[in-house]
Amino acid sequence: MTLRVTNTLSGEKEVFEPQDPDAVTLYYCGLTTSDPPHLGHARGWVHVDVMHRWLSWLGYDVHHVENFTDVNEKIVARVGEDGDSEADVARSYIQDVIRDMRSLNLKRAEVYPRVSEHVPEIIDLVETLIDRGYAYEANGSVYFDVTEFDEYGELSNQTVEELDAQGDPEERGEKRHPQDFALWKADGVDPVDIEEHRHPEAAPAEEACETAQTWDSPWGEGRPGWHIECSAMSMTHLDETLDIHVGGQDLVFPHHENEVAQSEAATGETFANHWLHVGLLETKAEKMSSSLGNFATVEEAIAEHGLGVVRTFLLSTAYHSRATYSEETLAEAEERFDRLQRGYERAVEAADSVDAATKVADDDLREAVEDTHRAVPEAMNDDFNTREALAALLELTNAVNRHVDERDAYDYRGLRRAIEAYEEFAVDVLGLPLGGDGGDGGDVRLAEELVELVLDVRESEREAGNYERADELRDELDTLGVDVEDSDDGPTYRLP
RNA sequence: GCCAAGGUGGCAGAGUCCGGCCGAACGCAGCGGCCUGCAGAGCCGCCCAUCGCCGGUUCAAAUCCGGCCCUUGGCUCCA
Repeated sequence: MTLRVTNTLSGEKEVFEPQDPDAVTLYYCGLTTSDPPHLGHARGWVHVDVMHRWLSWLGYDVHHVENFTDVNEKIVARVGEDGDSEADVARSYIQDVIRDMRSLNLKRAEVYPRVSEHVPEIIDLVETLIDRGYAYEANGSVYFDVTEFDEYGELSNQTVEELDAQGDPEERGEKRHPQDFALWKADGVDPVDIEEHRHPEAAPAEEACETAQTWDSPWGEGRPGWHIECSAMSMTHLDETLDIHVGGQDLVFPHHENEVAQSEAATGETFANHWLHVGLLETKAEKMSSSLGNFATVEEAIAEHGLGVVRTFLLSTAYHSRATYSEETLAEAEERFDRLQRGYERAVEAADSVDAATKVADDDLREAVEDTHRAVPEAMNDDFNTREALAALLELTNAVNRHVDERDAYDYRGLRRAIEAYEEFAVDVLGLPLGGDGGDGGDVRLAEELVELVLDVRESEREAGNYERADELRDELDTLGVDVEDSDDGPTYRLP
């Protein structure tokens, strides 16, 4: 069984072939740390996380790198709000990103490089480009000359001529060609450049710009351009040729296009063999983005719905498709995740109960487990189709429910295998928290004891026929977020 | 305008690469039944799809080819 992935470069689904048969290099364009991370960012992270997990499952040693762009005009524009300098603001948002990544249960990348720590490598790369005739200096800035790179436009399917036709030729300024892009920018940040990104409560533009970082270079004081960092950092921490480069759909042009140009011009090697782009998260008919202000932050979403629901929501749409965020789609994800989790819990409880027998065999259940082992890898190998993988796990859930409902004695071995399938695929591959309580520890234990106490009281009321009082207690618990369900074996409950 | 990605049931969303297992998955919502003191959960069954439009290829098309319409994204702020 082979993994196939959709490559933006060819526009086709192709067989994935790493350079080293045992290892994979995976680079993900992380975000500019100038705003709180929102669910759109989480969508990218979670899908890359699942790619990482799946590649590991397939037996590859995964070398995964994700960058933070901590040098950028947009960050300078926030000075005064979340920090007193560009570096401060970046640090503050990097902290948020790390916090959110942890709460999303992401596998760690090998390295999270930052632009501010890679300026020497960036300068080296720019010098190489100048030496090789692909870049030129102008008034202390350095630009990439797109006419020198024949393949420019291949990733986004455009030609330099087409691009020129769209642009305003007067915008050229000190560049030789309108499509040329900055590798190095002379001096600090000009207040006019941050005006459009500033919030009303931010520091005056001039003051903010004074905190912008600059570095010495062969061309004088300056700052790295936006695109060069990813080339420099991926080469530093991985290799000149990446197996997989992932990023948001919105980065195809110009960011990724420019990465290809500057990297391949510098090394003469293919920059990335497989380009994967994550579709954008949209609300109604609009993408979710910091600049539009229509986003839900990762922190809020997890606080409100929980990790399992958020991940289920994000994985319920294949990574390459656009996804819709709304109350309804999130509510649906909640139902899907709850159903999965209940199925898992029922399987565990049945397997642990005294009614579990070693000599009972339910062929339907066992077949369903087999199907899961066939269907999930098939789905994941088909361009990381997480939606299909989830569907397969939901089918397993149906079989578990049927078995527990219909049988008096439980098929211990079948249940054991079902539990293992949940743990292998739902927990390990999709990263869903099926069993855990989220790690709250002692508080949960106390809460459990208190809920059980209330339920004991309620049972006495029920036995006495005081259903009105019993329902009141159940309603009270419900308003606290505790779901109570009665069954033949007594009440069960779930904490919020 | 140029480039790209899409248009599948009330919603959401797979399937399209490699045409037939698709009389279209999983799920949500809705309806009926079982279970239940009630509710929930669960189970069984049902309802809702001329797969954007038109034409072509084929024994056979959601899937391939051509044309058209529409939507969204990108076009140097963006995951």
